[in-house]
Amino acid sequence: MRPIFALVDCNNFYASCEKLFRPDLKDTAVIVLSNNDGCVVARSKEAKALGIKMGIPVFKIQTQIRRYGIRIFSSNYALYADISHRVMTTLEEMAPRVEIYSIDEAFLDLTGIQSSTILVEFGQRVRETISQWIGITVCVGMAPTKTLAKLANHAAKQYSATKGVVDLTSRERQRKLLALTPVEDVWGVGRRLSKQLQCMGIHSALELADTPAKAIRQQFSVVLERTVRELNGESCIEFEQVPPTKKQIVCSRSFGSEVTTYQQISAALCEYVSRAGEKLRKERRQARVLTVFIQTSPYKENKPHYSGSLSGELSLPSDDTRDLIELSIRLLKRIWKEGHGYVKAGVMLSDFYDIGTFQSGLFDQPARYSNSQSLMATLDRINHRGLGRVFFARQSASRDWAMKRDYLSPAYTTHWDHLIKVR
DNA sequence: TCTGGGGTCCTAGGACCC
DNA sequence: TCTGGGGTCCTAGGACCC
Repeated sequence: MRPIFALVDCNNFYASCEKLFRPDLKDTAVIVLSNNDGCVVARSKEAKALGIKMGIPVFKIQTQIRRYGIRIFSSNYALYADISHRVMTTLEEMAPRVEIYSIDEAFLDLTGIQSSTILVEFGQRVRETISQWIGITVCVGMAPTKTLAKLANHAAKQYSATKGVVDLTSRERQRKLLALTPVEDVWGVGRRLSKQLQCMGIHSALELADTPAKAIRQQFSVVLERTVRELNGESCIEFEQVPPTKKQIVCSRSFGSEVTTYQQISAALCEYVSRAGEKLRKERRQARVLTVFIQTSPYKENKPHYSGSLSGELSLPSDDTRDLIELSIRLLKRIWKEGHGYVKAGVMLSDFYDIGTFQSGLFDQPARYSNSQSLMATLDRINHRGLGRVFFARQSASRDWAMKRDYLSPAYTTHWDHLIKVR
């Protein structure tokens, strides 16, 4: 049977979350900044209308912010994750199969629904329910492939006459919309590819769809070939209800200000390693390879840029933060260079195994800690419950490297002290 | 002054094997 | 003088996504 995908996507998600508990900001332009208050990562529709570009460093738009009274927020992931969870559980109540694709998007499997009227009615119902229950506006696009569903969603956002729902199951409607869509708006076509395609005279999504898939494969790769097939209604990207297991875990962050001492950077690094360890245990996996990296700013023209990174292997895969910290410090010592002002550091875990499945060699050392599983589980439980944080000694140096979050909103839905008060 | 973080997949090229 | 062919594995780098 021909599949039908629906893509549900929250409008201006982070900005909408910030407005949710602030009715006074209803018609105000709102932007949300990346970690460290660096770049613009979300804009309300009013901010978009003012021409604020996605990804622009905030210091470059200070004049507009002042002139138009744009309200700024630091990223508040506790809030966004909780609102996202509400949206996703609502979708799971409404549709048989849901693939959570990102914090603000999900694919629904609607295969089997033949009638366009029923599809559109369903889309409207999703929209109304989420708006009523959670207060977030979503758009819905429906089509026989994921790439076309993305396109349908895009159209639902762009054209108000659609009332936020577009059914793109008919071939004629597909071709009509493809002709109106610039090639760079196609899912899977980024800046580089769209430039190359334009050089070849391919400007619209329809022109890409009408290029023979074989030729695209020869000149580019199977990835773009799949996109071409998907644009023509041939589903190549499958529905994934269960998220695939992770292959790597990264924890990295820019510092609030330049870091120059080894003590600071090692404390920051241990903090990131601890977070990475938590994520690893949540996945119920153990890692054998760990990579550490430290960087100076690439934007400073008068100073030499330094970027050091080094990987190392544990003798046995581990999910014990003590093992991970020890290895990361060994690696850090080898890439640390005195005299630089560092702006970013991070750690990456890879080469994962299920707990206890690694085949160790005859001469390998046995695991170093016998209390590992129970200690880590206890640590995670305490830190998760928010009963006060427990951490390793190396993390405890002063946190003067911590990121900037000057415009943070309250954790309205996840912290008792931040709950909204109604008088 | 001030430029995010966390992922995935694919390809080319080198090392190595028989 | 003549110097193969086919395969795997690994890594770095590039491209994309949100």
